[in-house]
Amino acid sequence: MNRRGMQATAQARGRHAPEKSASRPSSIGTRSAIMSAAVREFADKGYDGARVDEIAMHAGVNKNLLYHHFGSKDGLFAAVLEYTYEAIRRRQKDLELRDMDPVTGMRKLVIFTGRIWVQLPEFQRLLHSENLHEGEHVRRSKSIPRMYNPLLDTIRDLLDRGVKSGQFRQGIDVIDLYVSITALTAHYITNRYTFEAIFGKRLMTPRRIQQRLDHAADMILRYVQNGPGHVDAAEGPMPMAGR
Amino acid sequence: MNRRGMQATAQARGRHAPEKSASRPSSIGTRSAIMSAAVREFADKGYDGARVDEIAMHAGVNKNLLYHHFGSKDGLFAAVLEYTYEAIRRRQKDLELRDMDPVTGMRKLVIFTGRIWVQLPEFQRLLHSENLHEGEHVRRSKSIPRMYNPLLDTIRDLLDRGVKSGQFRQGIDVIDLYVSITALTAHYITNRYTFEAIFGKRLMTPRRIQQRLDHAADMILRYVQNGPGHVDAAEGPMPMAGR
DNA sequence: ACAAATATTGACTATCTGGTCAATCCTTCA
DNA sequence: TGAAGGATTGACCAGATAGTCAATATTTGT
Repeated sequence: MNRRGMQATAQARGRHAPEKSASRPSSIGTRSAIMSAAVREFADKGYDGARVDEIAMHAGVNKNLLYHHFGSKDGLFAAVLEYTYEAIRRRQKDLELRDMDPVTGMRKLVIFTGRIWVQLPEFQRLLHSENLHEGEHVRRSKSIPRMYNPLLDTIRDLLDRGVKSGQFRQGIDVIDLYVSITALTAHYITNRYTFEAIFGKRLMTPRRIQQRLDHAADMILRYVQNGPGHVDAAEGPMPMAGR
Repeated sequence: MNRRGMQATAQARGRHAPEKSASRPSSIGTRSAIMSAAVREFADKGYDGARVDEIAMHAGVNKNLLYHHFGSKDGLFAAVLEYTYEAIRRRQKDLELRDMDPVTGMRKLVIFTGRIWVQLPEFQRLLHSENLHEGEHVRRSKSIPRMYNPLLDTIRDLLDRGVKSGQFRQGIDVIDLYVSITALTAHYITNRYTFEAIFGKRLMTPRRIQQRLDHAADMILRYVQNGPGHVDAAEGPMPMAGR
């Protein structure tokens, strides 16, 4: 990360940072105060722009507490990432589409996903920061790679039911679709400012957001739906290939 | 930007920074040396992670030259953004599809766009940094909002010809489509590390990249194509609505 | 050749920043 | 009750960082 931090960081982490659980009740409030201040700071300014002192100040705690509980700036960022992933996961679990018509359900899923990015913009911002740093925190994290994404199951279920009912075509890759749903909804929001600059119009009005999510849903639906008589492009390989 | 920089920056910019043109031939080499070092540094570490000294060192010039020519770190970043936008624009102009079948052309356009992000990853990274800073540099830039995106014309042309030939349906919004093409291709690449973490597999192998671009092209094509007899979802508003 | 303008440089600094130290407070439990 | 261990704090620091100053080198037009 930063040249100076590494050695001292590893040292500090081993020495202080307790094993994840905040056993003492007094600390749990402190920890969550630090966490929410840290989420905001890191999301607003990115890892490198974020200031440890600022986080401590906004959390209303002494800076050393932060080192006491999280070991280092890296440790805190990793904790923030895990926390936010978990928050998203919890929210995604809320989506219940089991009884819904596959077409209606898929549309709802796309729009629901898009709304998450609108309502919790921190998440995508943190991810960008993390990707800039080549994923060094996610890679080290033990919980994140294990977090099963409930949306994948939901998508799979919708696809299966859609195929059975004849509304969806076969052979669609769940991960491809998941990435595309995320891409179509998130990219617009995370690149809001540069898009606004080149298109010369405001993009985050409720109306425009709704329009974009509808567009995204349309695109996903046209992709999965079994357009009767629809003929695929002759040359292009279809995405069902080995994966 | 950073609390301390602003006042001094504005001052410095007014005093030093020459009006864009490097009149003196000796400086042009220096400027471009600084630029390419700056592009790399800013793309690698983001605005806040980038170090002015590092840029000067890699450019092989004295740090003051950088302030002489660009006024401040902000000024340099703005110049880097403009330079990179222009580089992308130049590349996009190379795409010539006028004589191509709309379907083939659209597929080629999507894949061509995706390849740009793969070959010039700096661009998307700079954009992310810029979006994190709420677009303050793009907004101030005079050239960027004026840079007409040649891809928009190309897309428009393809759509028009596709509609005329009966291969594409009517009423598709060019900007919506442009954003989606970018989203489907870029998001996968810029979020490479976090996706790799949660999916637990490498994503940037040539094979996987090709697969993703094919998938993106399929999705775009299915969206624009006139699936004969294809019936749109009953409730969802179509994107041709007032815009 | 010479003055004006620009290019280039080395030395310097005010301030910030992640991190540390050693001490004190507070809770728990034997 | 008392000691053990985590929670919390104020003071402090070494190195980094964007930016500045004043001087020198180089080119250009006349």
